[in-house]
Amino acid sequence: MLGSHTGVTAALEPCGSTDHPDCGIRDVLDRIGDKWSVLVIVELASGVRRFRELQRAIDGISQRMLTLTVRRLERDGLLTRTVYPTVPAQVTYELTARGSGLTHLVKQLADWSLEHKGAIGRSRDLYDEQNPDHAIR
Amino acid sequence: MLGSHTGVTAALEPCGSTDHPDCGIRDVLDRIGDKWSVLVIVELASGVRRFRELQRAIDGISQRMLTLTVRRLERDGLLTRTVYPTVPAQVTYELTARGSGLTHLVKQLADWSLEHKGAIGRSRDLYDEQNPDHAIR
DNA sequence: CGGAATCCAGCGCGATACTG
DNA sequence: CAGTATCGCGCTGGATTCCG
Repeated sequence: MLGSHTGVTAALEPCGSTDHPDCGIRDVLDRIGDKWSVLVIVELASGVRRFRELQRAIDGISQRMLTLTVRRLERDGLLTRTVYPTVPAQVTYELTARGSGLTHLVKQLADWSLEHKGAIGRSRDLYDEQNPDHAIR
Repeated sequence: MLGSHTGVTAALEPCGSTDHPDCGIRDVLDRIGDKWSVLVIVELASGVRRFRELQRAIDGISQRMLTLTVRRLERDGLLTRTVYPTVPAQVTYELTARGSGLTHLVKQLADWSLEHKGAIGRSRDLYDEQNPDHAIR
């Protein structure tokens, strides 16, 4: 685990080279790198959800941001939006197969995060302690 | 592949619940979700680099953002900064073991991205075509 | 070369109010 | 319930200038 491979695959090769503005990574990060997308995806990983269910589950999200977030995820084909023309309108959201695939990757990121959370926190404290000058964030 | 597991692990469980502001994911995303960190990590995955080498390799990055980015990555213990007190100052950056671990995850994201890039693009075009009204981005 | 400091534009996102 | 519309602030990040 220590001597992990530093090899880079084709997906990363042309990254940032002069001819390529960036590698494909930015596409994913622009989608899941924002404040809420991942939380929506994670919540939907547990099953179908309605709008208010999502909003209640994802603590702190405004209805505006939830609207925008699910809209973008739908546009990218990561989830499906289903409208039932009932009396009070009812809309459900569900991950597509593509979205579920992303869930798998997100899970790995979450695992990695939890694994290193403590060590990273200690690194930060140590850094801030040794560099009292630049209080970067 | 269709009936992919929707199971969520411990890392994702308490995500966004009322008692937990978020799951650990935000920590990683706050680091790699920004505009440049991933590109720096990817470039360093190929080996040790100097400041200007990074700047030239990562097309479009300003020296300000490169400084801030490597600073934060260093603070999190994802890379090491080495200063050689030569005549014109010389500084090199190198991934730590922890940083290399992240590289592995980033690689998977990049692979996933390339794999679905085409399909996602088509999804977007279709969506925009069917919803000429809201031109969300 | 490798930064630090300053100024400034964009827009991400929150708060609030209104609609079908 | 599930949105849409408007306003405004804060933070990210770009451009420029100066320093050791």
